[in-house]
Amino acid sequence: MEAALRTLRSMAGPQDDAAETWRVLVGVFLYQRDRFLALARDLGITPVHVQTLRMLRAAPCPMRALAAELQCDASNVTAIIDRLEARGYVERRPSVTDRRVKLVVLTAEGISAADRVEAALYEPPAAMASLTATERAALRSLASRLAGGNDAAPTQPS
Amino acid sequence: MEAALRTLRSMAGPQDDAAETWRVLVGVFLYQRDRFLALARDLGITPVHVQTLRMLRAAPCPMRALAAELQCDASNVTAIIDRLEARGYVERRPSVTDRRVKLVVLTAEGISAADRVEAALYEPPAAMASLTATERAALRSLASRLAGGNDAAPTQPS
DNA sequence: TATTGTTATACTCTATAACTATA
DNA sequence: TATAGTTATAGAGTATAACAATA
Repeated sequence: MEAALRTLRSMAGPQDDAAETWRVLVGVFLYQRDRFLALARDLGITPVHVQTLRMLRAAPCPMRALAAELQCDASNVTAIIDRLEARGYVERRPSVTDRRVKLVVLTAEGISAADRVEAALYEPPAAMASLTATERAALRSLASRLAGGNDAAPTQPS
Repeated sequence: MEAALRTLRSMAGPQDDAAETWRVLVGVFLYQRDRFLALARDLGITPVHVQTLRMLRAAPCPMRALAAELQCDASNVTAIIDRLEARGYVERRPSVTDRRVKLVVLTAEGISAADRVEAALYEPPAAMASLTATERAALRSLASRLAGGNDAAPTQPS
């Protein structure tokens, strides 16, 4: 009963269609999210490892820089890279300019895994095909105005 | 250099605008996601607790049912509810029909927290206001066709 | 002296197994 | 005998502090 009242209160009135529109978009995304998490399980890694693969896919990276982008402690990066290395996805290479630094680079297998991650993240929902090219163009145009000039940033759903 | 090749390979050609459209939508969502995670930190809880609050917001729930929906072990639910109870967000109430069962219900403070969670999750990006009502209607219509009849399910970004 | 990466250690989150109180 | 919830315990993930190698 109280729950029903809360539900009622949370329902968008006809005037704030902005909220309702966003609600629909969130629903679309949440629905797609599970597919991405399933891939991580499939690759035998966690979302943090997935994010790391995506960063390394862009470019090799020192441990310290990974810590900064992952917003975690350097000691944790050691553990994360240990696991990716055990999986055969990355290699530690000594930097030639600074012998303190280790550069983490993707192996061939790591590249393949990172490519699968990238494809899964950006694989459109099947229903996208049911829109006409014109409709997709309209959707893209409206969505990019929502993004406010923001590109798809190299972060990922965890 | 290899990285550049990979980037090139991953760029959507002009023909598969479906992928590009989805990429834009993913970008919009990832950008909004941090605001939601910040709220969880603000409430002093983790994403799992947030998900639990959302479930309890819909209706009180036995421990066992929470475990099923959260897809985790019952012993873990004990810990999760312990913490929400310590925060003052929920109460354990004995079931009147089965004395083995404990019903978890939101307190007044819990309702307030759950309302904030719900509002944050469905708060549209500021840029939504820059669309006209007609454009929002078009976006909503297109997005709902992407959802394939799926409502905004009671899960949440972690 | 400062910085990079690692190790030792502790805390949190989650799961498995054993326990209790009901049914 | 089976089920709801708890407790004891162990395994991951992450953080802090101390350390070795290098700048």
